[in-house]
Amino acid sequence: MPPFDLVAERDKGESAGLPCAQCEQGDLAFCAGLSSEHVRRLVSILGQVQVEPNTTVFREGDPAQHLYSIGTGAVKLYKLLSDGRRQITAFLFAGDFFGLSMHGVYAYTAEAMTPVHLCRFPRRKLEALFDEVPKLEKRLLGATIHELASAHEQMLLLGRKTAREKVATFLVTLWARLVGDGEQPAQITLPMSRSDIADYLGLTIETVSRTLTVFKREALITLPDANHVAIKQHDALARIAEGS
Amino acid sequence: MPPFDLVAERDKGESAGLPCAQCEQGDLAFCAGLSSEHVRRLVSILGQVQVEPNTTVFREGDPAQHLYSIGTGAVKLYKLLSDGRRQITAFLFAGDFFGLSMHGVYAYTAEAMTPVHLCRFPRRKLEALFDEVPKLEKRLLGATIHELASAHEQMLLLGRKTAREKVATFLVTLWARLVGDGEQPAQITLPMSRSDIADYLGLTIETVSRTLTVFKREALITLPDANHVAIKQHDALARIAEGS
DNA sequence: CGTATTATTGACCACTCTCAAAAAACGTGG
DNA sequence: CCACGTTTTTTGAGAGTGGTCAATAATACG
Repeated sequence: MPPFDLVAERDKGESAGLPCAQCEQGDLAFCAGLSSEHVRRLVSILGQVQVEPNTTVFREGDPAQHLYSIGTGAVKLYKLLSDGRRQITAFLFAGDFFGLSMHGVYAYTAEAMTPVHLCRFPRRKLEALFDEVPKLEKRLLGATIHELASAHEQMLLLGRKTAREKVATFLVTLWARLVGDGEQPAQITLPMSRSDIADYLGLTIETVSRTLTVFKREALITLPDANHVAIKQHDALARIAEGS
Repeated sequence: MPPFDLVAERDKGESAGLPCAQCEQGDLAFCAGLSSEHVRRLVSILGQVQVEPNTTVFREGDPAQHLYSIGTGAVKLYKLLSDGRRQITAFLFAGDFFGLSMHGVYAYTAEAMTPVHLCRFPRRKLEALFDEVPKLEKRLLGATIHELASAHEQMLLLGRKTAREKVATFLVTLWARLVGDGEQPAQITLPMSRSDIADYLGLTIETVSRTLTVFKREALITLPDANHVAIKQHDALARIAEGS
């Protein structure tokens, strides 16, 4: 796990063309729907960062100097107990952002699961920009409220769902997140390991594996290989996920 | 559980003096640290609401028309599964607020645990006020980020802590929240039932009760009665809470 | 192709849940 | 103020879901 400082940083917007040009985001990203002038302002303060899989972007407790927006790739956020027990609090994908914090210190660790392209906003400069472009702050508030709602949903899962319900919820939710607009791919690629799934659902890898096997036996899903899932009976899975 | 419409609503700020005058909040509340002009603007849009214990303020799925700030009392937020399983996502106290939502619909139910005094801000008017007083929006963003951090902490608890660690965490955290500034009361009053504690920690009432009994036997706490706890060995409890 | 890592499967066990009963606390009306 | 019924909490016994430990299988990687 190379230290963060070693990751490559591309040229800023000043010198190159707008980096957003090749940014494949639709209305997902931070800059979506902003006037080109506002986008220019944003670009002038952001840095672009390429992160390799299994690289830590920042650690819980680090001084929170940046806000990150995911251009491409998948990121996990997690917290640890002193004896190593881990809770993954979120899997994030293109268009999501992370790194908000109170008290100037990150409350969780962020780690890339795939090759990740990040836009990095210096906290101070971003806050200064808020005063000029209030729309930005509104967007950030909206996104944070959305994250909070996801967190509540996850608390319900962790506290009150069975292993079977947890795994079904995971599959259905990930499916909904990865299958963007209307397209219905035959299968989805899991960017995370069984260990990650277990730590996200409050289970062990054995229970996750066993439950997936059960779903396969029940013909609810197929597992072409460990990192690919095809959902065969979405409605049935969704019913299991809701506990009915 | 009387419908929400029947709760009493006091006079608005216009007619009476500033309701904040008798509001006992320090720098906790929404209005803390604002200029008196800004407070006046806030007061002009807020309604004050008195809610009896066990009254539902709003339900998950209701149109989200108001943001609430707690003046006095204690509130619980929760989500339900269709078969009645419940996860309490937060216990809130004086100075906290709730009712933020995406998509115009509340994501959880809010219910008073004690007599509660609320300030109620109409969402539309509050948003209009944000454009004039950006400080308000910043404050709301800060508070939401704080809530999100609490949610992450609770996910770690729900997913990865043992019953013993959960109850210890609950006691230490509640103690820290209720014992505000320096004062060290001999005991704290639990505004919530064992059932509430269980649904907050992802346990059953039996396990909560048994664990409290064990802590009592170990002389970590005393239980004068069911609703009062005195923490006798805070450090030991805190160590248990952290899982070491 | 051999090694290391990850995922699956199996046997057993324990933590917490379930079901049940007793005890305590609370509320109500006489 | 006390007797009564109701609700909440505590305690007990037994069971089950998911965890632990261990071995095998599959995959990734050099």
